Amino acid sequence: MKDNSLLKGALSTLILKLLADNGQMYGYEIIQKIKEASADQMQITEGALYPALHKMEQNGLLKSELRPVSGRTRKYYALSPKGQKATQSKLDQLQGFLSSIQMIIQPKAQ
Amino acid sequence: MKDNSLLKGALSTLILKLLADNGQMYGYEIIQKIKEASADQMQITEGALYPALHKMEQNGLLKSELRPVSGRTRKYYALSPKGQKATQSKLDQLQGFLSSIQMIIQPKAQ
DNA sequence: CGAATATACCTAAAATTCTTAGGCATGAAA
DNA sequence: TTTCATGCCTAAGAATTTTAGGTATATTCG
Repeated sequence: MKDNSLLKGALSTLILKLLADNGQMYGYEIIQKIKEASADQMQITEGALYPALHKMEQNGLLKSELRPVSGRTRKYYALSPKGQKATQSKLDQLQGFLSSIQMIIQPKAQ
Repeated sequence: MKDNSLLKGALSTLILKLLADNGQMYGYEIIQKIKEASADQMQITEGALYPALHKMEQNGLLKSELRPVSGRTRKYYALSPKGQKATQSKLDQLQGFLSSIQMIIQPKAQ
């Protein structure tokens, strides 16, 4: 019974948005970025992120490139053309979803 | 590959909030309410809702009561004392989560 | 120097949650 | 009388996440 479970479903959209904003990022960096951007509220686990990245690459949304940086190897991801096209609609979808939730949980003014 | 999957994780919190606002509701009613409140954007399936209600009752968050209404039987749910206590913290959690997502997907002013 | 921590990738089993696709039954509407 | 709305339920499968590892190099601290 874990309660980080609120994250479910939004991860791939967050990845698309981060890559759209930052051009290219590697896995470890994405994890740090999300943690930092959420003021340590959201903690993505590696076991969730890496499979998500692999799947998105398989689906042609991302492309990757290995690059050795100071002794270690990083795998940089970037949006493919297909990924670029998909980003906006996925973002719109997520925004619509968030708005819907807000409409329900907002203290109603009655 | 379905994309209503954004819902994941938030359902139980929505249920708590709806019951907190409306006192008592039955399953079918909750489904309509969420659909209506979200302007038909969010469509909870029965296969998701009923097991969620059962689990929440098992966990002591809800109590239920069968009541026949004009020939058909409705199962009304309401918050238990434990459910009432849990509601606010779950809502805060969800709000924090939504804010975190917003911080990432909001067009950054740079 | 040696140990611990941070960086950086990965995987597999289990748990959780949701979709899909049914089943059953009554009341109202066509 | 047949269809649609109401109202409950379940089970198989899919998808995603948690948990809990594994491997390896670089840096930091005692």
